[in-house]
Amino acid sequence: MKKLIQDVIYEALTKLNITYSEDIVILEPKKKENGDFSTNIALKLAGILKEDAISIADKICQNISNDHFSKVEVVKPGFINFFVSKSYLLKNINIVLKEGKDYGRNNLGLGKKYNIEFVSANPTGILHLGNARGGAYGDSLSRILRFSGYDVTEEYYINDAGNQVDNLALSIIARYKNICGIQAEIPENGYHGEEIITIAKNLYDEYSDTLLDKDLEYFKKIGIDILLDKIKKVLKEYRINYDVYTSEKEIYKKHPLDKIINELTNRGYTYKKDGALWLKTSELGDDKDHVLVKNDGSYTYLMPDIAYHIDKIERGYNHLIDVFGTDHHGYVARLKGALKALGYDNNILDVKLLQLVKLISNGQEVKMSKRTGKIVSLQELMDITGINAARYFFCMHSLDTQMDFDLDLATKKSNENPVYYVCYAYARICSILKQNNVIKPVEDYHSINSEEAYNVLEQVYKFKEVVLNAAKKELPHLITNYAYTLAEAFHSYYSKNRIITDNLEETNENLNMIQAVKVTLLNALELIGVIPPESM
RNA sequence: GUCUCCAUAGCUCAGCUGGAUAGAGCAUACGCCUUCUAAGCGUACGGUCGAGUGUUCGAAUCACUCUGGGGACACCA
Repeated sequence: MKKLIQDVIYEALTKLNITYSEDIVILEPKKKENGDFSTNIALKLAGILKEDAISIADKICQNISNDHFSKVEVVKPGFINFFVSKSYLLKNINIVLKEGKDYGRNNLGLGKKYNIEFVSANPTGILHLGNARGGAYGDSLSRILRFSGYDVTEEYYINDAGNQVDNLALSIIARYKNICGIQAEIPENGYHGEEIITIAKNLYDEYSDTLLDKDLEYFKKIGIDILLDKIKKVLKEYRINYDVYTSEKEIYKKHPLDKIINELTNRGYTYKKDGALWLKTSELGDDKDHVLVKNDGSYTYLMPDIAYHIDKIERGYNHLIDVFGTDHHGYVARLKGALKALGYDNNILDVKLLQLVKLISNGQEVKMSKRTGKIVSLQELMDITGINAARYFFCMHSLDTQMDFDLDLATKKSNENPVYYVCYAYARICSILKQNNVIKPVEDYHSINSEEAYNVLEQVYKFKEVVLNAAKKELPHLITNYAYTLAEAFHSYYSKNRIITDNLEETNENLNMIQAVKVTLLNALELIGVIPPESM
């Protein structure tokens, strides 16, 4: 619709012999009396043409004719307001019903290949609330982009090499030895979680103490396999289905790190100092240089990550999105710098930083400690609040709010939790439709005329714009807010109007309408991974 | 110290192409169930948009400065 209005205005401007090079801005006024859409074009032109804004607006207005609007008006100080006609909204009901699961789709991303990497937690423990937030964001964004025509790959990067997994193996060994009655300490950077003890215990139950002579690699493999498997299961339950899992080990094979180092050196971006090899990231947009090869000859974490991103670029994506915790923000300039050094356009990579989640219980912040292994896991969260609530909750806020997660509130399962509000609207619709399963198609709608009904239809209509906007800005929470607004409009309509009446024709029209609301609500919730129940 | 995110109602947050009288939910107070699910609807109360300066027809929104908070500044990942 916005595009249509822009076209209509361009047409009017052409007729008036006015040239305007910038984009015509179409606004959605907060106040209903200011129309469904609005433009400030006359105000902008007033400055350029040195003419009164109202009279410019009048002239434009006179050259607009379009049957999509019931009214186009000029208002001080020079806005032109567009009112979408009611008949258009009514016609939209049948469009929704016809398109069904596809209603709201657009082709903004046609021909664009995107890779979205998120969560990518090390297989050294269980998933925590930060992963839950990143997961909800990454997956919802993927769904929105797919709905907008993008070719999206959802990817998980497995750090199955390096120090972290060594420490994992050492931690398991220490626990295992303890169970066998041998004194052993968890290494300094080891893992203290409950799940490590469980792994050791299971090993003992199955093999008794016969594994004491096994080497690090053995325990490493077992630890990674078990923990990664668990992570995958939890994420699947959380309704995330990855297209690709990429292993760090495999990346080493495909992209030998020494080759990358040679390339960087040939391009003059490395130097030796204190026995280590440094990357001149300070010349590439970072504030300091970073080590690539330590003085003991081993690589820093930056090396495999560079290789990994080269791999993604070479797979032919137009755009890479990484979702990280804000604690990794220093890493962004380094990685981008390295890509630039290798001759890639580093704008291909967009890193989304999510602010950390603060856990609240009894009105107090719960400090999460990796040391004691006392964290609230994604699994626990889903058990407590349900998957719908968890996904909805994380998709309510933009990524850069340092959101509080109130465990008590989430546990309550009360109406304070907005997911129930939205689901309730859906359940109400289903309930009515179940009782009246014969719905006949309607050619022309005549009997829908309440104000509340048109509020609902306006929201249904706006879904397309909302999806487009959410995809463009890569903000899933716009969908969440929308679902709430649609539910609100429906609840309001429901409480003031009878859907099933003595009049068969009227009832049938109403049923078509709420069926359209059902489709729209379901499509919206699908985009954020929420599956509303048919009855509550 | 450097980098980065944040600051909007008592609380949690929207407000992201600069627009019209800054919005929701929760909390508080008061109404509404003989009728399709009251997990609902409605009314009221509630704001110096952290402070200041600038940009312009117009700033919560953009720029700069300051204040206060989160996070990051490893030859850990």
